[in-house]
Amino acid sequence: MNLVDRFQIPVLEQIAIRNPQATTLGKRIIDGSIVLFDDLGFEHFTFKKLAQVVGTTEASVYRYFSCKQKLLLYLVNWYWGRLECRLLLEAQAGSPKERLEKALQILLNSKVADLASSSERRLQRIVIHEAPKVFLTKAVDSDRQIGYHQTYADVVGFLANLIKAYKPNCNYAQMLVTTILEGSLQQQFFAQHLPELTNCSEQEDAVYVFYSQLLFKFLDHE
Amino acid sequence: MNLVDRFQIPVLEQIAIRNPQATTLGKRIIDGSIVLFDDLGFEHFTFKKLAQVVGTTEASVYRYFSCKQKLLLYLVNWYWGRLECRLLLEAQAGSPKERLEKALQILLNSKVADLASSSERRLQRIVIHEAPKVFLTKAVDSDRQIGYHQTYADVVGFLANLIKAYKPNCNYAQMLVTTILEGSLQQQFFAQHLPELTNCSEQEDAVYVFYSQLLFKFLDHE
DNA sequence: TAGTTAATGATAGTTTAGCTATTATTTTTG
DNA sequence: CAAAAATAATAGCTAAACTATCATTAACTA
Repeated sequence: MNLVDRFQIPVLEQIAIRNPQATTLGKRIIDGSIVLFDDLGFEHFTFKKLAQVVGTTEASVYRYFSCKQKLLLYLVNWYWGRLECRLLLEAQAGSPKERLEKALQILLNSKVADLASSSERRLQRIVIHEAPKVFLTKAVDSDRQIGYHQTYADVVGFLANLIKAYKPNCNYAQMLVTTILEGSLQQQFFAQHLPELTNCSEQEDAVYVFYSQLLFKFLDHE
Repeated sequence: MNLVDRFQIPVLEQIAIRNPQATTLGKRIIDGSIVLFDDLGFEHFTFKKLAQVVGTTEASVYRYFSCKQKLLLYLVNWYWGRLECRLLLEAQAGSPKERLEKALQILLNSKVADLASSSERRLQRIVIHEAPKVFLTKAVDSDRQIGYHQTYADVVGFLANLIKAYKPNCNYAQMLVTTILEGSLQQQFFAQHLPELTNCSEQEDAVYVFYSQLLFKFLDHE
């Protein structure tokens, strides 16, 4: 059983032409794309190669996604959707501070590596390597209109609200959240590929330690 | 007189096939590429279109840069090289804290907008929109070997040293620097295109205020 | 069960980006 | 002024990114 099957995350309809979670071919396309995006990177990924991996034709892939940008967007949205689910489930009880701490743990995925499936690790790598490319585009403004980035905005909003519940006077909740979210992904990339730009090796939970310190020092002082 | 002429920043030789700063065609290619990357974005930018703008042929552009990725890398490296120059000139005097504060001002370019030329503003936008794409690539490891990201690493190293001069026991200097550097660029992107993800509008110096607070609260407490 | 609809496979073709090669014509330089 | 280097002009090649057509198979419907 695959990732998208195990966790039925609602992903915005309009991203795909046809819902890939509804058919076996659709699911194979998603599964194959996770492997292929991870192995080849966004630039070298093509629908032709994907079709070969999946055992179908290029034309059939195009019946689910209009282009590889949309397919990547689908995967990234699924990732944020799943994160949002976990946050809603696990970071709803306790004091504001406890909820914030719990959210940080989920976010900075300390110890998720253990139970993570191969697909899950692949998807995480895809998000680390490719996620910025879904909004660093000339189409970002119209994409935003359509709602393509809503799931991510929801995650940011949820976390910003946790911050405001803890410190109602904080005027920088969104900036704090995106700085930590994007920063933690980037630090993981640096740890693997540009180690001189970070202080964390791949193994340690330096990312968690650093960003939780950063957050709470900012919120707790003055 | 153009940007690259006014500020002769040493950019790694190997990035270009032929040094574009040494010939008039080379300079026109650089100038044209700044306009075109800004107008079209990396994805829609092509050497053919650039040749038209510059008034030359596609083949001639290829004699300077092997592909558009390298050309972008050249521009981005020029940007970081110039930032490093400014840091070396302006953030060398005073106490560690004063130098760090001065560096932050330069970095988060409060008030640079005034004296900035059209090219300078365009280059800034290019860095904001496209810079992550130069390292978010499958070629990042070999690129690093060659030294393509050295200039950026130097800037990060310089700032990390400022932090360590101020707080010798800080174990997160690099992470702090990249979090602020990358974060500040991203917040500017969000301010313009995804405002729900940030607290700063385009005009204000919220970026400066937020990140200097973040830095000094982290360093000064406990 | 037959008949209609929808999804997929198989194949072909178009356009354009990305890149290389060739030769002629300038421009630069020793 | 001659040799070398740079550029222009032109052509062409490969592969990505689609689009179109039609046959086939699966699915659902009367």
